Amino acid sequence: MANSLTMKLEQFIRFEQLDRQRLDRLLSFPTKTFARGDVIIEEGKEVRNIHLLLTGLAARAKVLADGRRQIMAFLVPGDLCDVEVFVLRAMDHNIVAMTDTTCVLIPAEVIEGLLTESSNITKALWWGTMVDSGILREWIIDHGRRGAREQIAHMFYEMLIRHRIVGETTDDSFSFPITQDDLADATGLTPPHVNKTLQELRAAGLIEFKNKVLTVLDAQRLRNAANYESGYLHLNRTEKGDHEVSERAGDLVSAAKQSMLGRAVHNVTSAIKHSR
Amino acid sequence: MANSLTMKLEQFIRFEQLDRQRLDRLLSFPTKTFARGDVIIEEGKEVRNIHLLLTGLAARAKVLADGRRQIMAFLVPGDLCDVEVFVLRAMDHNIVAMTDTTCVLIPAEVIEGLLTESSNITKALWWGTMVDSGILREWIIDHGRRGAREQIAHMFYEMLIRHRIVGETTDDSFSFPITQDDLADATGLTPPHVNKTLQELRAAGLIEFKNKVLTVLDAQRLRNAANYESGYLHLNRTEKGDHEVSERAGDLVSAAKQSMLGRAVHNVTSAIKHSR
DNA sequence: CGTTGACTTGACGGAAGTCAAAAGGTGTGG
DNA sequence: CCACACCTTTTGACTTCCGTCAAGTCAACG
Repeated sequence: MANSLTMKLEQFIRFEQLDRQRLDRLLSFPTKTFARGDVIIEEGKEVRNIHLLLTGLAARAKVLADGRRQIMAFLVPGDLCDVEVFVLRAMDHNIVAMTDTTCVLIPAEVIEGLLTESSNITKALWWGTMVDSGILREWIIDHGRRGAREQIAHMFYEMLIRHRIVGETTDDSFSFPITQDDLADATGLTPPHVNKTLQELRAAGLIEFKNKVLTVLDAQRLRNAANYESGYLHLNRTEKGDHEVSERAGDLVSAAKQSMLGRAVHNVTSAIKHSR
Repeated sequence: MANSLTMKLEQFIRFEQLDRQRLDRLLSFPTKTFARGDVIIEEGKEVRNIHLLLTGLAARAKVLADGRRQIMAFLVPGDLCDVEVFVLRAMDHNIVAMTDTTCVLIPAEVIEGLLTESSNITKALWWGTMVDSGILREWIIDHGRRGAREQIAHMFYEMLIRHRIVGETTDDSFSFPITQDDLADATGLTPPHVNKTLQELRAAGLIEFKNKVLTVLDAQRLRNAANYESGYLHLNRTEKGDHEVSERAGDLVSAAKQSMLGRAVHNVTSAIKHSR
């Protein structure tokens, strides 16, 4: 399996071979698997290892005293779960597994070492957190000023792009293992209304969503339905041409597969897959 | 005038005299004033100076193609407007003045110098951006899972705390110079509904809000009405009225870590310098 | 004054919530 | 291989919160 962290960061800056090796080395740290519903990192917990999501889907979520739940972000392969650890005393929200997931647990010192060794990696990681903030702001717009259809379309389109970046799509189709209840918690809507809205999107021929697989049938029209405005993801290298993203992503996949570490990780993850 | 940046950051860590002087020196850079409605920093613009808000109130906002506007954050004295400049090519949103404001324009190199000189300041600034993310996430909860009254109460309570931190309150009363239209754009509601909700809050004896001054009459009950859960502001030292948190910011990161971080930031910032 | 910007009010409509209950899937055990 | 349990999805009737679109008030100000 490719190093999706590298693929993601290379949307910002093209690494030299040495930096790429440094990033590959991260994947050799012990992994931990979680089942759907597991809390990967708990609110209030003090974390020592940085969690890098390798496979699956996770979410940042918070549950209010009366049981209402809000998902505030999705984490896809290549995303770091808890960079705040360097500075903050504790997590202010939970990271939960939306499906079976795998994380690499990287000791904080190792990341710190990276930061001192490579200014490009430092900048790239910093870029990652800035992009995360941009996504949070965009979600606020979603919740505040977009209707249900627009909002769900926007979320789907964003997930499409983010999955493309890390090479997790085939023909605008990707694994998106969430229930409609989860989607309701992410959008701030209710499950029945999510259901109706999904049916509208399906009827409009924009998407297909079954068996936990989301297929975007017409990316351009989905983008329009979402009133999507690119820019907040700060994909320096490309974005507008959605196709460009996927092409490049494909290159990176094959490149990464050639590295020994890449293949080692591939072994691990496929073993996990088969053990289900 | 007090240095509100210092006051804010000291919620995280207690500075030595030298660091405090370093921060004070920032205030001697040229200031710029803006009138209500002015765009302080424009979306897409490449910024060279870091804007530190000294007086007034500003907001992060985005306007959609059809005119809908969403405010995604408020900036109070002591807040930095554009730390993303170090990494990102351009702003992905506007900073607008909600009232007459004053900013100090600090050359990016000066901030970079600070980062290399003082690891405590580095950590504190980093903390600031992490807190900003926490606030964004909390706003998503506001929009997604809180009703109008709850949401406005929450926003008011948060603003109360943030103004207290920088010494901008007297008896839970502070200047909050926004119109109900602005409030609507921040909450995702409509002006008439904001109006009705405000009247409810007033009738309940929770607040007073006139002449651009917000007075919290009963902080505890406002807090309850908001279903406020502390923690996301990460006020290590105190959150008056909240449960005290042990003061141990210094323990968070070891001395070794500090120098590592310092060097890391030095790397990245000098790299940025040269890439310009 | 008259104009402007902000706040207030009300009638009406519509998008989304609530609360069931039924209908599909899927996996497990008998 | 069926049967049952369990989870998800779907459906529908009914409610409510909030939006829409005015019109109207008020205070500040030129």
